[in-house]
Amino acid sequence: MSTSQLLMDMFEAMARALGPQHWWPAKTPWEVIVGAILTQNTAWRNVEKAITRLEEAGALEAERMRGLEESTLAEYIRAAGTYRVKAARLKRFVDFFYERHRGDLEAMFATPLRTLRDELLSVRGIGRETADAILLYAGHLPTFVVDAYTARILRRHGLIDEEATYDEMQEFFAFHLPENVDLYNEYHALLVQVGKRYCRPKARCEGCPLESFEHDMTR
DNA sequence: GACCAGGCACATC
DNA sequence: GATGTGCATGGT
Repeated sequence: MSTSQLLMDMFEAMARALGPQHWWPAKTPWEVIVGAILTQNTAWRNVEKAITRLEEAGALEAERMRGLEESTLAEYIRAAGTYRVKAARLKRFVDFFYERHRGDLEAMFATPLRTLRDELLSVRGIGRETADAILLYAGHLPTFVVDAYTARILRRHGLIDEEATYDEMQEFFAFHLPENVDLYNEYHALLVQVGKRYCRPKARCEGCPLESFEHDMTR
């Protein structure tokens, strides 16, 4: 069987077992961006608290966030953890957004994908996963999001090298899957759910939708 | 009380 | 290039 077929079979198995994931859980593209930064190494539950706090403060909007003191912003997002670091990251992103794209989301996402990805990566505090999450879930641009769960699942199923880098894993999906935003969206969301529920470190694979696929849970 | 969560930057070797 | 560490809250 081809790797492409295998990846699609795995997708179908996860989709059947878990259903539609409805990512990204946000009302606006700007909220996606804020959430992408806040969720770095953080449980989504705590990100929701921070987002709610921002909303209550009327700060969940680029222009309003721009006018906030960094220390004030930090207090609003405290529940998301590493809050001083993240307040600085949000501020830097807002600056970039206005200086480079005049605060225009539509214009920003009209930038060619590779160019925009490089721009995002040049903002301190925006790494590969955050950049790709912004591009895919806020901009609806076809870039695959890789994360720790994705890496573990790919490794356990022997699909990639143990030491594959982020970019190598992303290229793996880009090479073997059709370039489709909706597919990328759902695929990543499903991998995260499977990772959380079944593919934890040292955990067994019982009940995992991917259990019937060749795997080695010791990895 | 340890461990983890939808990472990233920076120092050091 | 690889490895180690700080950031920090809140749930299990």
